[in-house]
Amino acid sequence: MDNLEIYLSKQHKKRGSNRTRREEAYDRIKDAIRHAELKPGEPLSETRLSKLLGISRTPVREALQQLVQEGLVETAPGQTVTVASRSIQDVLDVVHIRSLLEPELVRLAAESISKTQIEQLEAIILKLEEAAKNHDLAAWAKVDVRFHEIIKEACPNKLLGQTVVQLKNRVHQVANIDTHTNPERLVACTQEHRDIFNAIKARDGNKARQAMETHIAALTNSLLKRISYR
Amino acid sequence: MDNLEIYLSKQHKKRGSNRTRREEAYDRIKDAIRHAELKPGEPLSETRLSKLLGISRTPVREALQQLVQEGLVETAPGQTVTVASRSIQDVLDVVHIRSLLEPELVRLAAESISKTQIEQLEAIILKLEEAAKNHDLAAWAKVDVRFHEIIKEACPNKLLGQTVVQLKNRVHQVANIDTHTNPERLVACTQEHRDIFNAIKARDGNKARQAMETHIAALTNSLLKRISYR
DNA sequence: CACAGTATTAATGTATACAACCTGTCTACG
DNA sequence: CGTAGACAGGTTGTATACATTAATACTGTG
Repeated sequence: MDNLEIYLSKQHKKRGSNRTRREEAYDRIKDAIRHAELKPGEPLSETRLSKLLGISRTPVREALQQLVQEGLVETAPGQTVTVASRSIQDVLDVVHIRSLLEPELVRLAAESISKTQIEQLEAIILKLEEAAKNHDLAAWAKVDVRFHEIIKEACPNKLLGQTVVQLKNRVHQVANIDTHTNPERLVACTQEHRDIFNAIKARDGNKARQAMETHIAALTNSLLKRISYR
Repeated sequence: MDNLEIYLSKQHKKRGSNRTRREEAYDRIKDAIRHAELKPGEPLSETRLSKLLGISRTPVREALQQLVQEGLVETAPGQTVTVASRSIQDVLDVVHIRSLLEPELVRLAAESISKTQIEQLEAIILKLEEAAKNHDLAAWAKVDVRFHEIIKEACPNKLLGQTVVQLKNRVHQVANIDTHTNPERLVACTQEHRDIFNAIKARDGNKARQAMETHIAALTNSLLKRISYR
C-alpha cells in the first residue's frame, strides 16, 4: 500500500510544531482576504483551497468555518462559501458599535491599569508619533495595534475587549483606509491617541472615555466625508 | 450525559431539506449544556460524544469548534474541550456590555420599526402580561425571546443585533435565573417591557433608550443582590 | 435553431483510518 | 521501598474515501 509513503511525506508534520494545519490554513486564508488576493464574492472551494495550500480538506474546512463565524466569509447554507463583501454601511455599523463600547473599555482600563502597562503605552505613543512624523504608515499601523492591545489587556472586563477585537477584525481589510490614505488624519489620529494616553496615565477614567469618544467621532466624520466624495 | 438519545442511524440524510448532522450535533450539545446535563468543567471528548449521538466525529468536532467560538465551551489548546464555567462576574460582564448596546439597539429600532412589527410586539406584550399574571415562567421566557427578536429585526444595524444575541447566548444557561427564581422580578420585568414597548409604539427613540437603560439597571441590581446573599 | 433531458463534473457532508501525543499505571531495577 | 521507563488506553489532528447533491455541458429531438 502506498499509504506509508503518504504518511512519511513531509505533509504530515509533527503536532508539536506548535501551529496546527488548521491554524495555518486560517491565517493564510485570512491574510489573503485582507490583502485582497481573495476578492469579495469569490467562491472558496474547500477542495481548491486544500490543493492550493497543500493541506487536506479537513483543516481547511474548519478554518473556513471559523471565518464564517467571524463574518469574513459568507455561506449560503450547503453551498460554497464566498468572501464577504463589505459595504460602507457595514463599516459604519461597526464604528457605531465601537462608539458604544470603546469609550467604556478605555474608561475601565484607565481605572485599573498597571504601572508597567502605562510605561509600555508611553513607549508606544512615542513610536506612534515618530511614525506619524515620518509618514511611515506601515510602522504606524503596526504600533497602533499594540496600543489597543495593551488597553484591552488592562480592561478588567475581558469579554468587552474581546468583543471589540472581533468587531474590528470584521472590517479590518477596509477599516484602516481612513488613516492609510489620508495624511492629515494620520497626524490628527496620533494626537487623539496621545490625548487618550494622557488621560490613562493620569488614571482619569472619565477623561479617557471622553478622549476615546472624540477619537471615534473624528473617525466617523472622516468616513462620512469619504462617502460624500463618491 | 446519558440523557442524550441515541440517534437512529439513517446513514445519509438529504442535504437541502433536512438539517445537517453538524447542526444536529450543535443543537443537541448546546441544549445539553443549557439544561445542565453537561455540567461546567465536564470534558467533552469528541469520540465519546460522537458515539453518544450516533454521529461521526467530523460533524461533532465541527459543532464543538463552533461552541468554542461562541464561548460556551473552553479549550486548552490541543486538549479536550470542557464545558465553560460561568462565574457571576462573567454574567455581570455580559450585562455591562448589554447596558452599552441594548439601549442604542432599541433606540434605532424604535426609529425605524414598521407598523406590522409594532402590532406583533403589541400581541407579545399582552401574552407576556398574561404569562406574568399566571406565573407561567416557561411561557414568559418563550414569549420574551420573540419580543427581543422582533426588536432586533427592527434595528437597521444588523450587526448590533447579532452582537447582542451572541452575548446573551454566552450566559443563557444562567441569565434567566434572575426572573426565573424571583416572582417579583417577573412582574417588574414585565412592566419594564411594557414601558419599552410603549416608547417604541410612539416611535420615541430616546424614550425607548431610557426605558431599556432602566430595564438593564434593574436587572443589574437584581443580580448584584443575589451576589450579596452569598 | 431552441430546448429538454441526461451525463459528467465538481462541490459539499459524512465516515473512517491512522499517526502523534498525553496520561496514568504497572513493572523492573536500583 | 522508590523511581524510571515501558506500556496501554484514550484523545486530538489530519488525511482520505465515499455518498449525495448542485451545476454544467452535451446531445438528441422537436
